[in-house]
Amino acid sequence: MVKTKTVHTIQEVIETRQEIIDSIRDSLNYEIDGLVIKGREIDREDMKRAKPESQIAFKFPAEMIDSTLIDVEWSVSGANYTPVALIEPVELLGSTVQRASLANPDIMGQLGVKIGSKVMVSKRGDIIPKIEYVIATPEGAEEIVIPIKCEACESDLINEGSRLYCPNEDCPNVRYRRIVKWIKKNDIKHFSEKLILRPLYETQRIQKIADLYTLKISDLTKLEGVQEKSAKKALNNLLAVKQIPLERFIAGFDIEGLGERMVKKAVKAGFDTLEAIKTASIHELSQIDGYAEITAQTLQQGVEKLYPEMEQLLKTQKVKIAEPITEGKLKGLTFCFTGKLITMSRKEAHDLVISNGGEPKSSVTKHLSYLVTNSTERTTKYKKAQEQGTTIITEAQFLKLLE
DNA sequence: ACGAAGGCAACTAAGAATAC
DNA sequence: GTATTCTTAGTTGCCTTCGT
Repeated sequence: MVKTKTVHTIQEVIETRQEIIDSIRDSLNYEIDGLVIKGREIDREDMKRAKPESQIAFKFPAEMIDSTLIDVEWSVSGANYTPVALIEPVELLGSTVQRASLANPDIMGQLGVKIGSKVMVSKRGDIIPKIEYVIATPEGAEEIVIPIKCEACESDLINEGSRLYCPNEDCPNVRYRRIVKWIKKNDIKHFSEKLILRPLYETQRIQKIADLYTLKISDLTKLEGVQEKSAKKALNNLLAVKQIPLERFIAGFDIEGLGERMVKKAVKAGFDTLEAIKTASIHELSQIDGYAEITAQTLQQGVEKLYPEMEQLLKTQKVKIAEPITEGKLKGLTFCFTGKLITMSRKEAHDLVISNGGEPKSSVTKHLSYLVTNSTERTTKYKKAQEQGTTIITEAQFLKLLE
C-alpha cells in the first residue's frame, strides 16, 4: 500500500518531503525515489493523459546516477600521472558532476572502463564524485590509452600499477612542483600558478625556490593579465613570510612522502637544525619515534640532495629558519577541527594551535585530545570521536583553553 | 562582464611504522 | 606474521571576492 498524506500548503509539501528523506524512507521495505503530489478530486479526463496536469512528481536528490565516460584526462602533478574520468554531466546531490578521479592505473583497470562505458556515479561523503562501477560497455569501445613518455622530459614513464610516474629526478615538472609546493606550504597567497608561476618557470625566469626571491615587480607586470596591483600583492605576500620553522622549511622542498609532521618528529627528537639532519646517519635517524629505515633514508637523502638549493635560499637572507616553539598552553595536546568555525578560518585555527605549542591533526586518530566542532551533525569525524570517547568541544570551549 | 583564486566541505588510497 | 594506526597526498564543485 502506497503511503499518502493530505497537506494544505506548499510549505507542508516541502516539509513532508524532507521528513520522508530523513526518516520514513529507510523504514520502508521497498525503494522509492520521490513523491507524487496531486489534488484530492480525481479528474478522470486528466488521468487519461500521458502526463496528467493535476499531478506532479517531486523527486529526491539522487544518491547515485548513471552517466557515460566521454574520455580520460591524465592529470600531471610533479612526477605523477593520475587518470581522471570525464563524464557526461549529471545532477547529483545538488551539483553537476562531470569529473571523477580514477586514482591510478590499477583501479582504472579493475573498474574495466572504456571510452563510452555506462558508469554509475556516486559521491563519497556526499561531496567527492566517484565512479562506483561499470554498468555496460558498448561493443568495440575504445581502450583508454595510458601515456608512455613523460610530457616534460620524454623519459619512459614507470607504471607500478598503483602509481604511474616519471623516474627522472630532474624532470622539469618535478622542479616546477617544488616551487609550487614552497608557495603553498608557506601559504603565500595570490602567487597565481596560471598567471605567474607557470609563465615565469617556462620562460626560465625562475628555476629554483631561491629565484623567487630575486623577482621584481617588473618581472611580474611583463606577464599577460598581471598588472601592478596583483604584482605588488604577490611579492608582498612572498616577502611577508620570513621566519619558517625547520619542519616547514624542509617539507616545502617537496621530498616525496615527507610532510611537515614527519619532519617535526625529527626536530622534536633533537635534530633541530638543518645541519644536524644533514650530518646524521640513517641509523641515527631511524631511532626517532615514528621513523624506521625507509623514512630515515628519505629524509637524509632528500636533504643531502637538496642541500645546495636550501643553502642558496638561506643565502638570499629573505627567509630564516625559526626557533621551534616548545612551550604554550596547548603543549602536548592535539586538535582536529570539523565543520564551520565562527570566529576564524580553519587555517587560522591550525596556526593558533601551533603557536600555542599544540598540534593540529587532519583526522580523528586514537590519541587525539580534542575534536572541535560547533555542530552535532554526525559526520564521520564526529562518529569516530564518539565511538572512541574522544572529548568533543565547541569553538568557544577551544578558545577558553587559550585564556 | 569575465576569469582567477581562495576557502570550504568530507572522504579515500597507499604505504610506512608500530602494536599485538 | 598479521592487524591496526598514522601520514601523505589528492579528489570535485560551489560560492565569494577581487583584479583586469
